Formats: sequence, structure tokens, C-alpha cells
Amino acid sequence: MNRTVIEDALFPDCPIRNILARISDKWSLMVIYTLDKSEKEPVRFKELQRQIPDISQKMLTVTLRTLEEDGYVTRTIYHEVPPRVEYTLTERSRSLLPHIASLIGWALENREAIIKDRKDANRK
Amino acid sequence: MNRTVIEDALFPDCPIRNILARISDKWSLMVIYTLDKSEKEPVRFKELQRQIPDISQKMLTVTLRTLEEDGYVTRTIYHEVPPRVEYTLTERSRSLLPHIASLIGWALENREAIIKDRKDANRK
DNA sequence: AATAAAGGTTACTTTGCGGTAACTAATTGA
DNA sequence: TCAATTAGTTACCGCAAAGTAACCTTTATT
Repeated sequence: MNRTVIEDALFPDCPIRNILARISDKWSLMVIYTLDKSEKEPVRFKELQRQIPDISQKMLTVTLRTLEEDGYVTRTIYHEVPPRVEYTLTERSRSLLPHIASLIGWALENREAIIKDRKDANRK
Repeated sequence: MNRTVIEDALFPDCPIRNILARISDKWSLMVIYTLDKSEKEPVRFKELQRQIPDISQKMLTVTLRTLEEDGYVTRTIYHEVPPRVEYTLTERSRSLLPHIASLIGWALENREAIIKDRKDANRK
């Protein structure tokens, strides 16, 4: 990755910006990580809700649908009553996860310094 | 980085989420990459505007101020007329850039497949 | 006397993300 | 007969992010 490639990749309304925007919303990464936790075991909708207690039902649905559209999760419907719908991560999200992890790692290393800087800036 | 750390790092309203949210807004990465392009040469406000033509003056100001608050850029004022204000990246953003680059690299590798999936999903 | 220059600020408006609450389906158990 | 269960959908609302346009400052130039 050289700088020229990156530069081109971020021009206004480019697909890269678009792709990253869709996973940097409020809930996508949280959902992906929750699914990842289960080690390839499919997870039901209700179980996701239990593990992410502060997400609303609507946003869980919307987030899962968007993730499915972009090929990050698969959705399997079982026609039972009450309904059973199971979600699993695709290979695509598994290949994404290390990159996210490296970002989070960076944030963990730098968070104290950043929060301090932020305070100093607002003190003046 | 194991999964437990990542999990903890994403709990609701945690500082990590907060830090990442502030650089995943509409303009921050674009500004950081534009500054990076100049190879440690300070860049003036007007020059940033020229290189990011679709950003509004207000949003360029707001973005730069936020980046300064969090220690990603330094802002140097020269009391001349007309005014001169120069921006440079800090070591902090230079240490962040490789992680972003790896994400963008991933997006480049996967973009065609993702866009295809998205089309297929909407065709049905 | 008017204009341009750089780097903003301000007020106002628009957009869209996300939250809330109510409603649905079909079946089982009390 | 009623409630509970799962996995949603729908309509409505609020807030914050972002866009637009006008205005400001001081000095040099025409």
C-alpha cells in the first residue's frame, strides 16, 4: 500500500469510503464481534439482542440486513413456530476482523494520551 | 489482541468507540491523508481546501479543530495579513496511518465482490 | 473608493441516523 | 381464553452532523 493508492481510494463518493462508512456506523462492528465470539456456531436473533442489551430491535434488524447485503453475515430462516433465524459470519468478515483488531489495538494504546489532550484543549 | 480485549473495548460508550467515532466521520481521514501527502511540509488552510474541493469551509474548520483537540494535527498561526495558518500531522497520526492503510487495502481487495453482493441482494 | 486576499465565524436550514412504541404472525402451554 | 414466544415491521419523533450563505478582519493593490 503506497500513498497514491490510498489517495485514489478516498476520492469523494468512492466505493472505499462507501464500504468503510457502512461498517463504521453505530452497531455493525459490535454485531460482527458478537457473532465472532460464538466460534462459527450460528447465533439466533434473540441471542444477539441478549448479548447487546442496549441495541433496539429495529437497529439490530437494520444492521443485520445491511451486513447481509454486503456479504458479512449469512441469514438462515427455519420455518418453525416461534420462528428461528440464525446468523453466522462469512469468510469476508473473518478476513476483515484482524484489520479492525489492529485499529482497536492502536486506540487502546493511545486512548489515555488522546483523552488527556482533549481535556487540555478544553481547559484553555 | 485477543477477542476478550476487543470485546471489552467495544462496550457501549467506551473510550475506544469514542476515539474511533471521531476519526470515522465524513472528513477526518481525508484531511489526514491530504496532510500526509505533503511529506511533513506544513500545509495552509487554503491549500487543504484546494486539495479537497468538495469540503465546505465550515467543515474544514470544524474537522481541523477536532483533529487538533485529539492531537492528530498541530496548528500554527502566523500573524500576517492576510493570515497564514499552517497544519501538520503529529506523530500520533503517523502511527495511526498504517492501521488505516491496512483497512483501506482490505477494502480495495474486497470492493468488487462487496458491490456485486450488494447488487445481487437488491435485484431480488 | 473598491476589490482581493486568507482564515475564519455565525445563523439558519437540511439530512439522516437512530430511538420508541405499537402492531403483526403462528403456535404452544397454562 | 389468555399469555408467551420469536423475529420481525411500521409510523413517528428527535437530535446531531453537515451544508449554505452571509459576514468579519486587516492590509495591499488598482
